Amino acid sequence: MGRPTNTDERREQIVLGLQQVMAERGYEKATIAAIAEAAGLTAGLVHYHFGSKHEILLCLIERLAESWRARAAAAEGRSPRERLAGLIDAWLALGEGASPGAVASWVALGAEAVQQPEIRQLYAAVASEATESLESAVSAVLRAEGRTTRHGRAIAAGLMAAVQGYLQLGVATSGVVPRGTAAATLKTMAFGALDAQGRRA
Amino acid sequence: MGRPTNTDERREQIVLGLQQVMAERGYEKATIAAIAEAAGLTAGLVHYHFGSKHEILLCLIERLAESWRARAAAAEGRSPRERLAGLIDAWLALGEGASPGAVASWVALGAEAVQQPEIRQLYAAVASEATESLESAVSAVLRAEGRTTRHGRAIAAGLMAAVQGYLQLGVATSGVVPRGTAAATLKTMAFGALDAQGRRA
Amino acid sequence: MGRPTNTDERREQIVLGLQQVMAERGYEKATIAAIAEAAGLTAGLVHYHFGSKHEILLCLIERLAESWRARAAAAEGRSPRERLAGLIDAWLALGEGASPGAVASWVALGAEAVQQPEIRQLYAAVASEATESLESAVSAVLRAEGRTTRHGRAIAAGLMAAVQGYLQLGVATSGVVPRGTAAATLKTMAFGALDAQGRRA
Amino acid sequence: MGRPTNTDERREQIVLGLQQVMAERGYEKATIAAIAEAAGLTAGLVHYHFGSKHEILLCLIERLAESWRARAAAAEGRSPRERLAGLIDAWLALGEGASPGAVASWVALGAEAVQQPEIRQLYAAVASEATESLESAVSAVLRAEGRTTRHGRAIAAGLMAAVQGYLQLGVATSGVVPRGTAAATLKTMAFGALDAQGRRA
DNA sequence: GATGAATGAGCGTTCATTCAT
DNA sequence: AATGAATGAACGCTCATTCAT
Repeated sequence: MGRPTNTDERREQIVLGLQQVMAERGYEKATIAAIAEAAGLTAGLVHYHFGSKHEILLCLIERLAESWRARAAAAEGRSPRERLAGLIDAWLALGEGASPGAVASWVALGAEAVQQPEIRQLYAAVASEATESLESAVSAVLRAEGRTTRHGRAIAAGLMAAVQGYLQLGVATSGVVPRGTAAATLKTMAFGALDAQGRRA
Repeated sequence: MGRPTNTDERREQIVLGLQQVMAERGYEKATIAAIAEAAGLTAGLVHYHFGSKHEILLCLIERLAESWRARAAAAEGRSPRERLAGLIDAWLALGEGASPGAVASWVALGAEAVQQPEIRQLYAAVASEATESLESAVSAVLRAEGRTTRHGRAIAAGLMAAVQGYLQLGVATSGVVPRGTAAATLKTMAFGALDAQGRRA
Repeated sequence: MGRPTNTDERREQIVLGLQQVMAERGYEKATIAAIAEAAGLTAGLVHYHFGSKHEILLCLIERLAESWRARAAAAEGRSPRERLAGLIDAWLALGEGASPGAVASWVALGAEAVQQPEIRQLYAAVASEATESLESAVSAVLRAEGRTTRHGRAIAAGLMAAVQGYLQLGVATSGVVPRGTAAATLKTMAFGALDAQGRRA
Repeated sequence: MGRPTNTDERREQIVLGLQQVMAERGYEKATIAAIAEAAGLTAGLVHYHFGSKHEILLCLIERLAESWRARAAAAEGRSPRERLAGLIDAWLALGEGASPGAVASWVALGAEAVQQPEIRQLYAAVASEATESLESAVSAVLRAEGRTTRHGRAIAAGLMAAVQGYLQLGVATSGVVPRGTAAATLKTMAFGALDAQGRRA
């Protein structure tokens, strides 16, 4: 009896709709009507499946985080240097995957994080998680090479910053970053910094 | 004869008002009323001195760019390595100067650049200018050390990306970047990458 | 042959749901979803058993009227003065009976009657019926005491007004009417007015 | 310099607009658009002069209260019985004065008081104030006639209830209360009740 | 009978912009 | 120059109602 639920699919559609619209216009201008249209639904239905626009954003964050985690997981089980390189690729190859709006919506999310405390917390949590995984890889390299791990966290944060900056420049400018150089250059910077760390006694 | 014009001061006030409000809320939520209040003026007067909210934003971009140029100029006339370090400081010390909202408003501007073509163009022009000055410094170092300058632009773009990422993480997260490590770590990464560039025959 | 109908019980549940929600929020804010929840049903089912929200209200009026009639019937067969006192109790004891929401929903109904012609008519019909029964009791007292019945209707209307006012002040204020004084005071006013009616020649 | 303010007049217009629309449709259905139209303004302007619809309601309450106070003041300085009669008239003659919507909006307000705590408090405060002035008049009569004032408050509350009930029946029914009998009948009930109070030793 | 998705009109409110003073 | 009223087009959200299952 009764009608089978389709909320999961609808919510998925709606979150993807937000991702798409947000990539083009940012969160504020991602109106419910625009999200609904992108999702092929009506505005009323969006509010049937989500209590508020804010709630959709929370779902999008989780989705983007999960997508990154899946990419990062591919770097596990390799040598220290390869693992670090893989984690960098997990971020910088974000746009080459399925959804073209993922990078742009992540960048827009970073702007919302400045203003909305709850978003800030969730965004910072993902950034922290990512930085910690970078730190783990950085330290593994340093240990394997007998170097001090004293600046491991700082270097990981620097790599995370570079990654976020690359994504941002990628969607907000044209020509500033030469095509196809991001990942390789960042690896050069990363290993250059690692090579500069002193040997332990 | 009428009263002497005070348009320049008023425009300055208004632009600073936008900077302040934008730093806290972003561009969309920076209402004319809020800008006016931050500037100590009335909403109507804002539109007397500026045709539109968009026009204020254009002025703010120019202001932020000019502020950066002034900081960057301080790096001129030094040794290649010191000049590069000085350019990095010109960006990362942005927040330590006069206005606390400069960094946050620049980050918010980066988000607007994704969406508004005209803003994108101006934002990209500043980013390009900055990247070129970085490239000039990077190449100077490489030339001075007899290294290939082939990847000069890519490295400069990487430094620019890292700078922007540091600024963004700084205003959008807490604890991801260890306090006070940004400039030193980025210089380590920069020189590490430069040291990795091959010697010319 | 299909399942046996349970429409009557369902309608009863729904009407009670409206009574409960209306007592707390009034008719406008008594959403179908809230009524359904109060009734332990789903929103869709409410519209299966009732064509519209308005229709539920019509049923509630009849229910409240019937409940009053039952209380009023208890006053029959007594002496004139006791009958009048019993009718007053039939109204003012409304809240002491089964449903705590009956009084509040009746008061809310009175507000709707101002606005909706159809509700107004039904509400006025109940009020008229009640006033007529009061008038009948008032006149019986007057006749028994050899007084003029000229102002019987006016006095009955005054008693009805006082009853409605007591109910309204009871749900809309605290402390205005001293606890437990309503019925006794109204009877004092009623008999005081009756005693003031002149003797017939 | 600058434009002279007209906020006071506009707010007055808007409050009267709410009174009028609320009298016809109740508070919930008194949309900002309807209020604006009744006031001869646009919807946007209503929110320029009032922060919210709720705030307009608060102003209306104060206005209605003030109007009642002015009427009640006319009863001062007379004999005890005349003062009591004057206070009853102050309420029941409400509709015969300037605004035909005053009574209906007061009744609608009473319905809102059941639901909205803040409105309830203000409504109850006015009702309390009015009941206290009735009690003062009632007690004056009783004292002047050497009767016990023990039930003064209860009688005053009963009169207040009757007043509110008359107003309510007046706007929600037709024919229940015979035209023109309200004030006289209530006075009969009031004095009848007073006459029934025992003499002090 | 019953469920829950779906619709669409309408709500209070916001806000850039215009204009009278 | 400056003020503050005025406009009108959104926006996020609510909700009675309809309909597919």
